[in-house]
Amino acid sequence: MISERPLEVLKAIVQDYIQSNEPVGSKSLVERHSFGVSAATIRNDMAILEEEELIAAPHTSSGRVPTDKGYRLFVDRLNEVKPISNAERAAIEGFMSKSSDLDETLSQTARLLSQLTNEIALVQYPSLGKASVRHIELIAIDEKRLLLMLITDSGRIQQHVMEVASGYEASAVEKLRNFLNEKVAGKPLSSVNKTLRASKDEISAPLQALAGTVIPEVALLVDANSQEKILLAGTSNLAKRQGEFPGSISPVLEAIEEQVVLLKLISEMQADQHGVSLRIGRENTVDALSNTSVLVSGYENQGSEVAKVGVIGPTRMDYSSNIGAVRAVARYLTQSLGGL
Amino acid sequence: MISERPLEVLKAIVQDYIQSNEPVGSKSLVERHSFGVSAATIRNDMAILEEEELIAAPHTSSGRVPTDKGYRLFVDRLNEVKPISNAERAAIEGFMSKSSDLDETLSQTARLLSQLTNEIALVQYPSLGKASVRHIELIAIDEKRLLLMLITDSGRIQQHVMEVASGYEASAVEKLRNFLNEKVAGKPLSSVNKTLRASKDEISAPLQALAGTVIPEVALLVDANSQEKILLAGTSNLAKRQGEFPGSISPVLEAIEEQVVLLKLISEMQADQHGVSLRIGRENTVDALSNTSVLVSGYENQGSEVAKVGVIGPTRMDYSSNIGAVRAVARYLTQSLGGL
DNA sequence: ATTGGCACTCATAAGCAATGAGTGCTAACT
DNA sequence: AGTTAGCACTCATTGCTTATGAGTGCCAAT
Repeated sequence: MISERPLEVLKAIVQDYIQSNEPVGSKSLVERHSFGVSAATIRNDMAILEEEELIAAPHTSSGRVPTDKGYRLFVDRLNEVKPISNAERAAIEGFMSKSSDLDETLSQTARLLSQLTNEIALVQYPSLGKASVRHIELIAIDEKRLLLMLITDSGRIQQHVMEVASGYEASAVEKLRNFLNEKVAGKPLSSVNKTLRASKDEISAPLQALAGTVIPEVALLVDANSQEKILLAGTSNLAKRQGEFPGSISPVLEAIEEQVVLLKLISEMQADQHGVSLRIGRENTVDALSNTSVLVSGYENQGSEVAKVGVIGPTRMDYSSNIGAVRAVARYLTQSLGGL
Repeated sequence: MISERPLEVLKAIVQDYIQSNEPVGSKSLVERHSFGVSAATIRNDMAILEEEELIAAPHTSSGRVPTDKGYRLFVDRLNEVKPISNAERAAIEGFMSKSSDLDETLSQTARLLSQLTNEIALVQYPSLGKASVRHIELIAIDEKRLLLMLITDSGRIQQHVMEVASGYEASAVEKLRNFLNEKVAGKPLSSVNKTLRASKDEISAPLQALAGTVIPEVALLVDANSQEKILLAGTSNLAKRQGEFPGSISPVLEAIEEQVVLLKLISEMQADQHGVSLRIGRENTVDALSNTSVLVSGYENQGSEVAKVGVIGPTRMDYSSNIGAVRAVARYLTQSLGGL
């Protein structure tokens, strides 16, 4: 068991290193923190920490740097989450909930979070496992084109303009719209395609042609809806802060832009006691992210968690602030979705 | 007047420098190009070019690098625009025109162009000076909420969900929709607000409450529509290619993300004989962009130029390819919009 | 007008000593 | 037993000097 002071030393090392991005040595530690003991004592403590692989020396004789394991212990046991400042709270409240459109809300959330943390922010689109159709709308745009809209009860609104090669009657459009809504309004998305296919025969003959064009488009929208998707914001933060990043950043960018990888990664993550979930460095199964930490929190819609929101940054990110920010943003997002 | 060969030398210098990102010297020039003369002769030519400030030496005695003026002459008189390859053409055709939604088309265009060129791509939203309202739609979502849609003849579809505090009647919604469309369908966007304000009194009493909520929202949509806006894509290219960039890139990013500055800049640019417009280095009035070139081309809708599309990259970008790519993408975008 | 020749410049690389932050260890101290 | 001062040692960093060589500029010869 590691005793008290060495843990305090670890905490100080993490804090100093996050701030300075320089390996931290015993002397500067005693200068910046009041341990009440000498540098030599701190060195002994550091030897213990190194023994435990909580810190490591980049070069034989320079300061120490926290290892992934060190950050982990820091986050789990030593770190007090810094509550967001009033200014930040104001920024969040001003930013969010202005729009009642899902897409807009999510992309605003992503931008907000990236500004708040200076990291890359990610927002996963709500999974639509339980979502159902609220309404389908068909609108005539001109002689040959129709606007199809799908509104789900999660507040998502999708639209698609389609060409109707043969033209159509205004009354046919209305009939088809009513038919579609009768069949699928209120039904879960997952059942829409099946339902429509099954009830094909009920469509009256004059509507058949139009229905033949429209129904496949409905299917497309439903599919697009159920596809998992992640929104990124602030990737240019990487460029700006590149100096703070060890090694090259392009593989990181590439990994992040690979939606599938990222989706898999965050879907594996489970919330801990802080309400957030964190992967530090090599804890990420993705190799390119071995120098980054991924920090996410779930957000809810209609009482159940639907997706995640979070940040990606260097392992030496400011966990205290970022955990606070991610948590707050997730909470506000949940709240904001409640209003949709 | 500068005679023939020195210009050829300039051309070679630009090409080599674009390729290698290293100052180019007389010896490597004669090795890589068959001028049929010796290095010493080339040196004389280079002295002429330097005299004319078309090239400059970063250090007293190293190779030469084109100046902004040199690039300018190169682009205007020496550069043959490289037509896009078949593969690129295929990529463009596959990418574009899949969607008939304006927002989607534009953001796809931006992504496509940034992939094609490996630069930062920008797409300006169509100016709506002449656009008019095709249709206004009001859809009931639930007891207290309405979805308002504004469809313009440029193909843009905007929507907004609004709360109606006092609830509403289904018939009222329909009446209001008809009223709105009667008043403004076919009318230019710029006149919508005036028209609606003027005809306020014609609204029958039972509709007044609902109209009071809806009409301001219509105004908001119209305003959002007429706001100039630029879409960026590929800002992470900057991070990846950062080594090729002189100096720091964060000011560049900041300048680019400043929409107002960028809008002003590209609105000043007028197409040249190639159908594109180019600002090289310090030709950009923006200080932070003194190491970048901005290359744009106009795209059209309904026969008149509505906005610009282009790329931003280091002054030593590959003008031949990029001009070709920007031109092609602008053309396809015009074409794609014609179908909306 | 072109070229070979040559002196000159200057960034870059290589080698080397000095600096100093930082460690690890030991012996003394409390 | 924990703490500390002292000290030798390591090693990245810095500054310095010295090649090296790519590249220029100029001149005299072709």
